[in-house]
Amino acid sequence: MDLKQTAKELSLTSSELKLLRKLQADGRISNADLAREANMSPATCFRRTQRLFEDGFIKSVRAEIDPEKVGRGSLIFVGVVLDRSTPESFEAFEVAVRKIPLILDCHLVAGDFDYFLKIRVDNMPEFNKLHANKLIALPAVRQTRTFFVMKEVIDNAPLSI
Amino acid sequence: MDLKQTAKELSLTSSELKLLRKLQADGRISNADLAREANMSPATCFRRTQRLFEDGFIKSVRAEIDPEKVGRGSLIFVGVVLDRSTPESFEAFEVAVRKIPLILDCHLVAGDFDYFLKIRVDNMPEFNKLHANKLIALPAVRQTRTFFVMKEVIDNAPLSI
DNA sequence: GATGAAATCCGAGTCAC
DNA sequence: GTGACTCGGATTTCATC
Repeated sequence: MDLKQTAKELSLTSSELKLLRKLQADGRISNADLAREANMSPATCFRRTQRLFEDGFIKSVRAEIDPEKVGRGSLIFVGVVLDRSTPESFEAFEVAVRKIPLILDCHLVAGDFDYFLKIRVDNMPEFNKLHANKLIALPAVRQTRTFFVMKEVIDNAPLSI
Repeated sequence: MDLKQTAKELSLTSSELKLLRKLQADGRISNADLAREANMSPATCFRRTQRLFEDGFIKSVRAEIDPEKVGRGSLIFVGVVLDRSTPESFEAFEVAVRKIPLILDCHLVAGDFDYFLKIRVDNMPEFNKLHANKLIALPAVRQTRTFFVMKEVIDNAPLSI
């Protein structure tokens, strides 16, 4: 049962790990520089990097935008409890959640809540609007608990690999 | 008091927004392609993009690595309560937390917990080790509540801008 | 102060080995 | 996996507005 994952991980050589780390640190590094830093020829580097994309190790390369600078400076976590634990309720909730682009994370969890949400908005009034019109308005939602973030200590750290 | 932020946001023209969106969708797009898609000359595109970096709108460009493929397939949220609400306790906790690379998010929140953590590990035993040896071992921690993620619906969505 | 055309130079991507 | 080759793009300069 673990064979597939083991195989995948074994297929990562230390060179490939190096490429992953460097691309995670600077996704816009040129192939030439990447090759130099990883001690391989540009052609080899090019093919290996390409394979890391094709095999799904790298899902995408994204610019990380400063939330403060684009009106997303307020971070909020919300725990959600649904009123029925039916597959239909969960499905309906997830479908609705995917349509709200301000929701950055949505995870089904075990514990006191059914779902955990991570949300970025510009300010409190905007969150209140979202909360009142979108979140608690969903038919399946029984209650929510809101945790306003007062200080971001670590946000979205890169994977340590 | 809001003048600086207002000024910053006003300084984002619709062309610059377009650049931000496209670089967030594909951080490795070439300057030539970016210029074409944003309807500007390569030279202009180059200078504007450079300024988006210099002015801090783009904090970095990162490859997004598939957590499953590198042994970080288990996602866990942890609420933490400290035993004293002194500045020293908070500071000590934050210093310690920054040294644990498996912690992807750490935020000081208002509500039932003091801190919320988002953690990625390979499997349950690894989390138990982290929890026992690192988290509850910290002097200031009174209690933790763990939420295992059973299904990731949305993880780390790009900012909608 | 910003723009685009042109000019240079270097790297991406390919091929033969 | 390497080395070399070609073409196109990155980056600078400059004239212009």
